Amino acid sequence: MNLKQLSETLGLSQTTVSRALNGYPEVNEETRRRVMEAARRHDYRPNTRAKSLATGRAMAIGHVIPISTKHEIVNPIFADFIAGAGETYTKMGYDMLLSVVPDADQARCYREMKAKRNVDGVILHGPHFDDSRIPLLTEIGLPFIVHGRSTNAALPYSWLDVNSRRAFERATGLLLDLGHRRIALLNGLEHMDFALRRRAGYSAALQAAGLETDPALMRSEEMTEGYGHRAAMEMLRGDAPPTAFLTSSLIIALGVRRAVEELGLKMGRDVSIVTHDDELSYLRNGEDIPIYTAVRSSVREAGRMAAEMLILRIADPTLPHLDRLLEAELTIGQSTGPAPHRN
Amino acid sequence: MNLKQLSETLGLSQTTVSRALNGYPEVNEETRRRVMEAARRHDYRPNTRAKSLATGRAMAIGHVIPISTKHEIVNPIFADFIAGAGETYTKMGYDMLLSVVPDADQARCYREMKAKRNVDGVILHGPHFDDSRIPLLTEIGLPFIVHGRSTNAALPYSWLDVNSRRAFERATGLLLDLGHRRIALLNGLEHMDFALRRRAGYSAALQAAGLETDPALMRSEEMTEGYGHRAAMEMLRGDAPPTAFLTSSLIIALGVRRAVEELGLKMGRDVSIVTHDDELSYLRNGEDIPIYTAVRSSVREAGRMAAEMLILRIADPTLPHLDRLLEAELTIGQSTGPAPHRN
DNA sequence: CCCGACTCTCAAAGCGCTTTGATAGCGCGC
DNA sequence: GCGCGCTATCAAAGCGCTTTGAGAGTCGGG
Repeated sequence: MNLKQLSETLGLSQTTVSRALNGYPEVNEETRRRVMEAARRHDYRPNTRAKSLATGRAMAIGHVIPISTKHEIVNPIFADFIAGAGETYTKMGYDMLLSVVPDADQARCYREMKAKRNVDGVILHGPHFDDSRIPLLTEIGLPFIVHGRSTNAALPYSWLDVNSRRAFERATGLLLDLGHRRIALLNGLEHMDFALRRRAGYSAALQAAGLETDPALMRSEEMTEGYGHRAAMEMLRGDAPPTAFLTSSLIIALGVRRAVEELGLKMGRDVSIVTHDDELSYLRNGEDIPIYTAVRSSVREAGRMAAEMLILRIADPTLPHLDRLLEAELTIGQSTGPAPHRN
Repeated sequence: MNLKQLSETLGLSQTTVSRALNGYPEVNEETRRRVMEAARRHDYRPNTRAKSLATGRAMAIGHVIPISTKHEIVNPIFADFIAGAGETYTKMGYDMLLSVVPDADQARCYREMKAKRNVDGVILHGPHFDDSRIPLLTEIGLPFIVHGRSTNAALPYSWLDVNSRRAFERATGLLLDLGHRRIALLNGLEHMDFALRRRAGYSAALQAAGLETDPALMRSEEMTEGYGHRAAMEMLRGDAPPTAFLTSSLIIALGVRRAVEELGLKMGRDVSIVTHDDELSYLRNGEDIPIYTAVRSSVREAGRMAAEMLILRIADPTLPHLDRLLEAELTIGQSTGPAPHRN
């Protein structure tokens, strides 16, 4: 059933029917009622393609999901972020368009989205310290909002981020308070902006306590379980092993724990772990009581909020840039305890 | 730049330019070259909305992602499945449309996709034993392919699935060969078709060995780490604890392992674990040597193949139904060993 | 009784593409 | 020299919607 057919069955013009359905005031309330009723009965939905051709608005948001060509890894937070954003889109009548592309093709992908006009805006994931996508999107005039920040960006832009620096400063502080002095940092890749901020927080806390950062205790890699395991193994077997680990994701922490146990040590007694936790729905940090002490921030909620901010910007692109900084929550789990005494 | 402008700069009609770009034969090769060149230079891309309005084909595939309202869980395999499917879509010039909807709204969502004409087909995820979405999609005439199967479906449909039954039969057989007699099954929710097949495989292997299935050793829940931990704890602390666990996902296995270690037992010696492994990119079963003995099947690859099959069906909906059964691969890791002797 | 204001409805243009049906130009055979 | 069959191109219609600009009808004030 299309608009023409619907208007014919009603004996009205397409104009009137369209206006009635879209809530224009110049339609008699009785007429509107009839139209609405008929639309419902025939299960009429306007053809999106025709509608967006006519209005010039795609009513869709794009997400470009880069696949790191090196490791073929899909960022595990996508599923939850997208679930959150998707809730907002559904509520606001937007569609979500996903493009899975190799790292290197991202720029082309954004250009195409703009030229093909099938999205009204995009959400930019995983920004780097110096991210070329921000000037690109600004230049081509595609509204966007960044999930995270890009410290080195020359231009203003809209973003939503977690206060990573503060979170890691507090996490480090907690470990220091527990008496730990050799605290390892298993970070994500440090071209990622969040990783730099986390390291800054970690360093600042150490420095405030009068401690030097030790390069031997700092790693930066793609965040996998294997990385956590490997790094922890090496460090714990070394000459001056750390008594605590700070990890940038729950998945890394899983690997650290496996190493700890393989070495016959006990988590929370011999080795403490604090992790960043994105509260992914399928990988919960314990059910009632948290397993790992963690700085937590819900990626799902971030998705919801980022989507709202983007839709706002699309509605009025002349608006000043929006930003929003979320604070992570520090929760104590079973993975931390006082630093073991030297013997 | 749109078609009209492009054709004007070339001094040709829109018809000719359109034909040249779309590879129609009735265009002079020299003209085509000129057109292609100009299109490239001006970075021309046809407006998707206009194109699909004119052709009647959306050039997009829909994925409906249901959110279990009870647990708010996003199926963790989505990210990888979608990454795989997305590769195919990009290659074939299709877009991917995602809809995140509460469980209960799925039917409405499919109806809308059809009525709004913004997808040419959909991929159906996580089919139940008796799945109402299959008759629904058949009735409304939206081409689809099921990732998995639905045993109780009355109508023929196209699908791509892993041979879960065989996989779990072999896994159980392996444990039996190692001397295990009390083998627990931590399955997914058993309205899911795959879970029923896995249980059937497990039961068949036990029966073939002359063993009874023990309801006390069988669980069926949403597949989380906490579930694995809780179930393993209860069973291992029980009167007649199992010596081996068969789990339906790596995430469950993670929980089982945690329980095993908390009880001071050693995985692979005191307790064996075999798991199904979907080879998710961010949760690898070890890097070089697998940690868990597993029946493996790549969800990413399944995504690629399912997308190809769907596009084939869309191209010719009169084609007989396609199906494809993948065999899982059994890999031995460090989580299995001979059954411990009774003492 | 007429005119202006207001309400409701409509026909038609336009969004950017594809596709149909028509046409101009050209070489070739008879 | 004419018609035929090609080849290469074009104008225009149509996809299903929104939106503009106009028109029909009603009502009240002067």
